[in-house]
Amino acid sequence: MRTILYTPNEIMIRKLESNFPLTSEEKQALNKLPIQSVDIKTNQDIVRVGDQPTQCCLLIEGFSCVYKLSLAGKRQIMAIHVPGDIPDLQSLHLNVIDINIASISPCKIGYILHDDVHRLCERFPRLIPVFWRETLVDASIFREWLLNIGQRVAYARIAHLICELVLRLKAVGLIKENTFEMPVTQAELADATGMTPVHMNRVLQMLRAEGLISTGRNEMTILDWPKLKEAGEFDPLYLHLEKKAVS
Amino acid sequence: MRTILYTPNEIMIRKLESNFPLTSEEKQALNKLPIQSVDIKTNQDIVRVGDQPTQCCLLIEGFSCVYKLSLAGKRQIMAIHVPGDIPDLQSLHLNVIDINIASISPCKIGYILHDDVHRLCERFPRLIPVFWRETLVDASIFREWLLNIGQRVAYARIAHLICELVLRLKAVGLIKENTFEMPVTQAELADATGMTPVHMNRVLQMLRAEGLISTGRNEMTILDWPKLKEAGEFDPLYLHLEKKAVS
DNA sequence: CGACCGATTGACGACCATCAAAGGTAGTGG
DNA sequence: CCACTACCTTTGATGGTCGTCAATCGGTCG
Repeated sequence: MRTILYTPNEIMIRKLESNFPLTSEEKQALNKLPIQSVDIKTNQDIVRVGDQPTQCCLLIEGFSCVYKLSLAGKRQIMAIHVPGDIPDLQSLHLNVIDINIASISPCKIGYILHDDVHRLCERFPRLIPVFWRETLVDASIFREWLLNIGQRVAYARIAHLICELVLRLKAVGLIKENTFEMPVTQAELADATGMTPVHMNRVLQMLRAEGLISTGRNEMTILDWPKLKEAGEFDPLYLHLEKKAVS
Repeated sequence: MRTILYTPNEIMIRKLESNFPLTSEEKQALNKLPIQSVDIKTNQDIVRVGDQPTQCCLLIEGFSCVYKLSLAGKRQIMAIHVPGDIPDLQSLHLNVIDINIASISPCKIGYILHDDVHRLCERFPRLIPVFWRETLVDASIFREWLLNIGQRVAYARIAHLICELVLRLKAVGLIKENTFEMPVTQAELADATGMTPVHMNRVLQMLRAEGLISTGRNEMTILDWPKLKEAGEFDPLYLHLEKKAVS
């Protein structure tokens, strides 16, 4: 299991055009965006509630997540990022960050200055909707997670989460076969679906017992995609992917 | 309980500037936006999954909500709108609607053509971040709801939801006293918090028994705001309101 | 006055949380 | 190379929160 690697600008463009076609002119413009990349260890906070950053961060390699803590100390993960995502793109126009972003595997992060984005969008106004759309798709995913956590039983919740991850990884070309890198612990999956690690473990066992998936350390294999989609009531419309990316 | 009324453009501007200050020039520009208003009965779908609208809708009077249905037929409400909200602003840049929007009280809706928005933003580019920010705040609210539904017990969930509604109504000047119009049924509150109407009823009784709120038909009174905030673990940062609006 | 909708109540059970402990696996250092 | 440690996964037992089903009550409207 080797993750396919791209340059920072490549992976960003790849992600952006998985949601909407870009002209070659737009891609050239995006290639000019300065991105400074940094390596991050597992379980490091990258952005914190209350920050007022002057830059965005692009996930280049690895997995990260958005989370918030309740006052009671419970953690809700609201998104799991795959390479190409820009988790705090919102900070372009909201002054104060209201979430935490943390790595959940070793990561490579690219920092993009707000000023650089603004300058680029001034020169190439066609890029504004491109970035805007990115934040809109994020919001759409939050909504689907609300449906998932609010209305589905644990079994369906996990199946749905896995389906989403698979499609988003495929969209940026990081899955070819049915096996993919998945360095997300059961505790993290539990926090992402609003359940406890113990119960997550039990439901994953059910998914394996019924032959829908199999798990190795740091990887997962989809054994029965149709049944997994059915179990998760999965309809990819909300991801707003280009047709070719949707299986 | 009379709701204070504004013209369509007034309420829109009022809402926009509750999140970020607008210059008088920007307000003048926004006043030029053509808005065609329509009356809607209770429980009518305004927008449906799969629609490809060429307009946005602005809520002028009344309450509406965003919801999705699971294949099992369960409904998750993901947002409750107050006047000034533009629930499908996302359709400006996402071609296909992935949610349903429905009235939950008699409403007045204003239709705004996408083309009019685009033209206005071309003439007044300063307005682009204004609308963009609006969609970013919506996303922030979805995230907080994820935390709410995923990690808090029923009692705190409802308290949180009520706190949010109060602040958002205050932000557009629709609450002066502690009593406000609240034509949301317990079944709808239940769907918004991922619980059943029966349990919603019981938890509301607890809130009343402890003197935090009282409810009349179509209205609600906050009896103990500090305790309600505490019960809901409520921190208004995520609403990104201007300071003056946060109590 | 009857129909309808929403609020309320009761009994029962399931899903999932909690607590506690043991088993595996990877990484570290002697 | 092996012991030691840390982290993750797995298992068991128990209980609580909340869902389900059903019926009743109360207010509104035609």
